[in-house]
This record gives sequence, C-alpha cells and structure tokens, in this order.
Amino acid sequence: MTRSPVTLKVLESLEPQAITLGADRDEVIVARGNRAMYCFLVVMGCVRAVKLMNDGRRQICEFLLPGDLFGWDALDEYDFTAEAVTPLTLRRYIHGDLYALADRDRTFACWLRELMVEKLQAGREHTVLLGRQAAAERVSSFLREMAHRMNSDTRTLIELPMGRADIADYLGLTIETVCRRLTQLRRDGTISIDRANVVIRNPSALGVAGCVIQHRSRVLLPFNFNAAAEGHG
Amino acid sequence: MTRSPVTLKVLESLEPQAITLGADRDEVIVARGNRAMYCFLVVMGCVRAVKLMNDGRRQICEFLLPGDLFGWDALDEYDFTAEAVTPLTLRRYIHGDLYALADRDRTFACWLRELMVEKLQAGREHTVLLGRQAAAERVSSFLREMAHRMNSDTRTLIELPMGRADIADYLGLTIETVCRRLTQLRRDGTISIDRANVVIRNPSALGVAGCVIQHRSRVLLPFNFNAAAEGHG
DNA sequence: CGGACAGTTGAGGCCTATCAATGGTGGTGG
DNA sequence: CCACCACCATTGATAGGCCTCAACTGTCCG
Repeated sequence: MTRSPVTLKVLESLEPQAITLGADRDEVIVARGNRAMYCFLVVMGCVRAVKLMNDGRRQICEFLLPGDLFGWDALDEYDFTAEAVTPLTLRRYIHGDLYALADRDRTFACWLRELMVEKLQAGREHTVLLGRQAAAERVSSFLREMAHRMNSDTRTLIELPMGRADIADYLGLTIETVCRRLTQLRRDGTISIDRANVVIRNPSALGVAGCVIQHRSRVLLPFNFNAAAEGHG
Repeated sequence: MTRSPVTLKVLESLEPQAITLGADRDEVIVARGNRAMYCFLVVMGCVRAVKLMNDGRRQICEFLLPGDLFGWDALDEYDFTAEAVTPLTLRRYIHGDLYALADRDRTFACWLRELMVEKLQAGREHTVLLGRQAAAERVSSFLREMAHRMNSDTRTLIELPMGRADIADYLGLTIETVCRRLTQLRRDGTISIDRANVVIRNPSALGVAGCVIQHRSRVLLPFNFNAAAEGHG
C-alpha cells in the first residue's frame, strides 16, 4: 500500500522534533488513558481507533490511512486506543508542538481547524450509518468509503487492509453479517471479492441513501519514506 | 435553564455584533446545505442537530442545551439541520467573527480547540452507544447523560425537553422501543417517569458497561529513519 | 502433513421494528 | 363547563433482521 510521495509541508517545521517509528500488526500505538504526549502521522499501513467496553465489546471509530494524523484530538489523555491493522510506518510528533505551532502560525491554525471540523463531520456521517442504516447499506457505504479513500478510481482493485472482524467492529455488525452482505453483493454482480481484494463492478448499485464520508484534509507526506519503510517489513 | 456564564464571558468581545433571537417549537434554525454565516449560543430551550436521509430516516446527532454553542463546526455550509425542540432563546454571532477572534486571542483559540476536542470525544462515545449497546443500555446511557447535563444532581426531578420520537432518533431506536425500555426501568424501580418528568431512584442501576482503560503492551522503539528524514530537511 | 487462523455458510433464537389499538393530556370551541 | 379533537405515549401481536452457535473451507507456515 504505497502512495505517491506527495509534497506538502504542513508539518515541516515540526520535523526536527519528530521521529519515525515502525510497528507490527496488532501492536498498540497509544492506549486509552495514556497521557497524550505525541501525535502520529500514518506514513504507511493502516491504524484503527478503537473503543473497548469492559465486557469486551469493541467499536472501531475510525480507520487511519497514509497521510492521516491521529492522537492530536486529546486534551490530556487519549480517549481511544490506536492499534496497527497492518505493519506500520509512523512519523511521531510532540503533541504540544502541534498547538504551539498553531499559536504562532495562522495558516497552520486554520489548517488544524479544518481538520477538526472535517473529523466532526465524518463522525456525524458515521453516526447516521450506525443509527439508521441496515447491514447491507453499512457494508455498501464502507466499500464506497474505502474505494474513495484508497484509490479514488472505481472499477479498480481495492486491497482492504483490515480483516472482517475490524470491518464488523467499524460497522456495528458481526463478522458473519459482514460476510453474508459481501457475498450477496458478489452474487448480485455488484462487486468481485476474494479475501481482501475487492473490485467494484457496478458502482451505482453501491449507492445508498445518505452521504459519503469525506476525508479531505489529509496531510500530504513531507518526505518519501517508502524506501526506508520497505526495510522494516 | 439559564445561559452558562462561562460561555458568555468567552464570547464577550463578540457581543456587539450579536443579536438575540427567539424561535418556536420545531422551527428550523439552520438547514443542512445553507451557507454557514452564523453560529448560535443556546440561551434558553433545547435544540436538536438532525441529519436526514433522503427516504426520510432521521438521526439526531446531538442535543444542544443552554450554554451550548452550535453552527461553528462548519467550513462553508452546515452539514446538519438545527431545529427547536422547545421554544427557544438564542444568541446569534457571526460565524467568521469566531475564527477572527481565535486568530487574535490565544485564550479564545485555546477554548475553541478544547470545545472541538470535547465534541469529537462526545461523538465517539455516541458511536459506541449506537454501534455496540443494546436498547436498554442506550436508554440508560441517555438518562444518565441528560441527568448529568441538566441537573448534575441525581435523585432529583429531570424534565426532559424532548419527546419520545427525538429520543428514539438520538438513540437509533424506534419510539416504541424507547417506551418499552423506559417502562421496564420504571417497573424495576430504577426510575419514576411521567411523560417528560423523570426521577432517577436508583442511579447505580443505570450504570452501564463503560470503556476500558487499556495499557500499552510494549514500548514503541524508535525506528532510525531520522537520518533519512533530516537529509531532506 | 498438520495446525492455526481467517473467511464462509447454515440453522435457530432473540431482539427490535412494524403494524395496530388503546390510553392520556392539552387545547379549542360550543 | 364540558365535549371534542389532535397529539403523544403506551401496550400488544407479529414479523423480520441480525446475532449466536456451529461446522466447514481455504490459506499460510511450521
């Protein structure tokens, strides 16, 4: 899952204090309740933002993909746990530095505000999905969201980074229900699917009532980490 | 139900540009898709933040009570519709003024950031409720939330400003299911309820499974890509 | 080859939605 | 003052969708 090394430098002035990290699959990056000292940019791989109930029920609030920032939306402690869905490369920044930068750089403050607002709006779309959509609609919405975020071209292959259990916990369903809905979409000819590989064959059939979750405020990667990241795998 | 003095003080320098508005029950304050020119402080009454699907399904993302601000979390257009749950008194501010103030007043910028983060975190809690809690837990959570927000003293009378339909659309349930769960809580002796009036008789019985604080399994070791990163600095 | 793991499929039960009827309350006008 | 109506809340009966439990398949890796 490599992305074309795009050039933007929103976080450029934070780079001197930043370090690059690797993480294995299922590794915990930050845990709920930990003091929020850092925030992270996903360079390569996929992260899940998890909330756990004390009887073991799990809800994934968000998937973070390359270019996404997480951990900044904490006042004192993280309110969710972030885990590696896939092997990761992360760029780690000092949490306080982000806000210090916002204080002195008006452009950055504006960018940060936009990021927050977009997250709030994406959260509301997810709320509608969980509160008012049936299982089939949730799975369709999920596929559209991932197609949009990972590739932006329909009718091309998407390689889902997460397993069925993660999809289920993101959509408020069970693994079995996710499987059955995916199978139905395959039988309808809407998609082709083999494990993690999905091809959307009939995009209009995935269109459901409601709006797409939009993630516009992506951090464009400041550097090309791809070469270094391959050494970690 | 009086205006929160904290919020008032923070917005003090915006008061000259502000006006006070009234609204009747069910009146639309701002509509999804409208240009976001204003934001509002609830002075008296209750507002619902609504998202509608094009087949009529409705999800309430949030209830706004006196002291709450809404409409600021928009970039260009409002992404939800705000309607009066009860007759309202609102204080209306210019949307752009809020961010102009944030630009020149560091304290206000900090306050606004905290507000955003709290909204994000509240949204995630709501996500867990919708994704992973059963109907009885949702209703219990709702009562605890309202008790906390409206009164903060348990064992005292709460007068719910919204009807069963609004509660249902907030909790991702139907009116009938909300009724049945409330009736069950009354029969269990957990609450007394008569229409909008609720008394919590057994607060501990309303306690539901919360979220776990998770501890990090192992320390993340820095990946030594620093040299590569600094090379581009 | 076997064991672990992820994904798929099937059978059955439970919970919530749906449809329907009743009860209660507030407002209006006779 | 009361009859009437509209609206909201409650309760009941039934159906359906998703969850649970279980078995099976396929893949990866030792």
